[in-house]
Amino acid sequence: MSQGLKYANNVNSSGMHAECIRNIIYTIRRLMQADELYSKELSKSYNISSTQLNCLVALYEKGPMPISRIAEVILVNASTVTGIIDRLEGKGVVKRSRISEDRRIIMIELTEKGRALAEDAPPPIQHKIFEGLNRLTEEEVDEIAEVLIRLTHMLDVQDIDPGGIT
Amino acid sequence: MSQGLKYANNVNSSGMHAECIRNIIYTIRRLMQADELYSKELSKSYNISSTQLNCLVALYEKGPMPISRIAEVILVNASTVTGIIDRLEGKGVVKRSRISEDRRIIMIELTEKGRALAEDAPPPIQHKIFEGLNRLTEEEVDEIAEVLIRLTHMLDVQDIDPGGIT
DNA sequence: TATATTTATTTTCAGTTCAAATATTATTAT
DNA sequence: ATAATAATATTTGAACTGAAAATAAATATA
Repeated sequence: MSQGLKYANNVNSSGMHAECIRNIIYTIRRLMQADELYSKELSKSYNISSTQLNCLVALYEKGPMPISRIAEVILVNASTVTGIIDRLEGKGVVKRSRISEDRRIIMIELTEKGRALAEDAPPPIQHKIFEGLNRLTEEEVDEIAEVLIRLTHMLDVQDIDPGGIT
Repeated sequence: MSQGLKYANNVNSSGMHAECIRNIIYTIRRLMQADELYSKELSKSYNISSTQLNCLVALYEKGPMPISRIAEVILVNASTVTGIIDRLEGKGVVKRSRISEDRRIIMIELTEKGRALAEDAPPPIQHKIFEGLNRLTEEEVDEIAEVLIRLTHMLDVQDIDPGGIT
């Protein structure tokens, strides 16, 4: 039995709000692209990417952390963080140190230069969203949160441990 | 005057629904990660990535298109599409041809194999969202759409030409 | 016609992403 | 204590991403 592009047909022919649904999907993609574009923009004007900045901010706000913790907080794979830290270390804004008893753990901390950069850094893209949301009422924010949660449920990602939220 | 991490302080100390806002930002990141993870999963089990599948579906639904049009439809940079098409061509599911009068234009069309794959392809991640949304009432869908539009406005991406929506 | 500009695609580049395989160090079981 | 297992970080590999530069072709201008 073919799984086929039945869904493609659905997309074309199903219920009356199909177009509205397509718009939603499209908007989600635009949300993702906005993040990428902003990252490129940051790289050009500030020589730091979006993820690198997220990482920097996380370290500034929460203090020194091992790679694995950073991965949880910024929600990327640990192997990705290794590369990010390599580049931040190359810029001299972060340093690795083995201060823990457990010598498997590499603690990442900001250097002086890193702290200075953090204190004079451009806002990460989240800030734009934050500013926008901050102007809304609590009810409106709740509504948005609910909608997004519903979307993640649809993608079966609702059970991820929310790392650095607390 | 330092732009600094004022926003970081804001994040920590501002209005009462700050945590809720953080949750929203976090959820958006999860939405994006879900897409990446699904893409890797597709690659493993079907040997086709998420973007490649989007491209395939677009060609199946809309017929042959030049690179630049595909870029608009799936909302990525044209140079990205070049790579995608390279890989799809490598799999033999797509072919380039210069059928247009204007010889700058490279028309991309599905091969027989490509059409067969499209007809028996796994659903792209959008389908999960589509199925989920399709179960909701029109009012609920409208509400979600409105929320997302509001988010894109916050990111100043509201003025992108909606390529393949029509 | 020759030159300049515009348009479509590709190449190059640097970065991000995750999974899987690989150390390295710790812990647990025998 | 030794061997097996687990945890932490890194390397490797393949793909995606967009900007900028390079090509190639078409069109406008002088």
